Amino acid sequence: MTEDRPDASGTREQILAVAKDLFEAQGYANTRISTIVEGTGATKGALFHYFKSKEDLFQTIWERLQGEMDAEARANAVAARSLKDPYAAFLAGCRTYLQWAARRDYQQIVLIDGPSVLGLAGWYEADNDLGRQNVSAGIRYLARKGIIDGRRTAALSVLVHNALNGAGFAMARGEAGVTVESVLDAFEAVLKSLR
Amino acid sequence: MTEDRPDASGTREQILAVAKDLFEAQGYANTRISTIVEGTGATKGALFHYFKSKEDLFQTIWERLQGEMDAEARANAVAARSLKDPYAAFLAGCRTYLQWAARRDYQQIVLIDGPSVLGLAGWYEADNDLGRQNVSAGIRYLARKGIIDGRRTAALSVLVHNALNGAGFAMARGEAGVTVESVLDAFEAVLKSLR
DNA sequence: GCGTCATACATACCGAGGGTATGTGACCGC
DNA sequence: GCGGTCACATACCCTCGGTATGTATGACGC
Repeated sequence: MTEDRPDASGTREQILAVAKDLFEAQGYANTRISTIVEGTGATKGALFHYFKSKEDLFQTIWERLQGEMDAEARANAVAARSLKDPYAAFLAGCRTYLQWAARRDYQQIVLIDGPSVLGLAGWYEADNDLGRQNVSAGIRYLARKGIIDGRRTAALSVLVHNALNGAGFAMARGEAGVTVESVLDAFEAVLKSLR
Repeated sequence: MTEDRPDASGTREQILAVAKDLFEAQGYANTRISTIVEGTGATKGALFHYFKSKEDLFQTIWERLQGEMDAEARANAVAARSLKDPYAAFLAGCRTYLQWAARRDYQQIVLIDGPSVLGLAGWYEADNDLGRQNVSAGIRYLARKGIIDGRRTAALSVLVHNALNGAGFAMARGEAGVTVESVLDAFEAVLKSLR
């Protein structure tokens, strides 16, 4: 997350775009560097000029995706905070996150290959200040409003965050009975009952 | 899941044992086949005699781990079913699963590398994802008892299963405020409120 | 008791693919 | 107009998963 998104037409940006498509479609391990550079017209030299390894390239894409999701979730959460009902604000944030978790690119890159490539520590470290923090902030917000027990925020944040992640997977697979609406419905029922 | 656990001292079993340790400690991608065979005293020929690829070896270990967890979860679920309180029975199953989700080997092999190596399809192959099946069975059990809304079982199963997975990770990291007890406490509070 | 065949490995080798070392043209400050 | 840096290109290396092949051992029919 150093300097991002320079001129979107440069070689570096092309590499990132092609690599992201391939990582999403075939997964990290099945994507060859030669295939990436073929898709850009450049050569391996260019790729290794901008990224010190395949892993570094992956991480850059990973961070960018997380950043985009984070920005959208934050924006929606702030917008919804003006609503009177605290639930509505929190649910708005969760809906945003859920929609991201249902995206193919987010699933394959962030949720599937992320932990494996970056390692448990790295994944958590980076994920901690993004998706997780959004959920955590929402939970603590509900606690401040006196809606849920303040002593349970840590555990609840973890439970809720991962529940949403997993729901994204299930939705994308078209698993029977699992849609954005049904998940949000169940999710809302659970939250509301916490009162 | 064809024939498992023959004589536990044979070459094949040795390979499985050493490979499991390495996969757990370093992850699938960072584990070299040469390192595995070095640890057994055998050669690559032996390994490829028993397993048709590194991926096949991994999958065998993956299935075995899942099988062990499943056996324990089933045993505990059956035992707890004699309890009068349906919640207690379900929570007993969840506790079992939570403890597995907090184990290093289960995390690295099943939860982290599993999706990446086996692919999204393989991972969610219904009869493979035993963790999911166990949670789902518990949820449907509660629905039959009229405790939760029967129309929400699918979505709830997904939410609960992944909530527990994530909690396992958080616990393993020693994250503040996240322990078996705190998680089960929060979890119980949520479940109870669903009545 | 001998040929046949399968099992259980060992050894040698191959090729793909990630990474590196090095070259080179363009531009830029001075 | 020259040294230096940037943005790549080319050629090469080396690890590592996988394969092809050899071989010792025991079972089994006859």
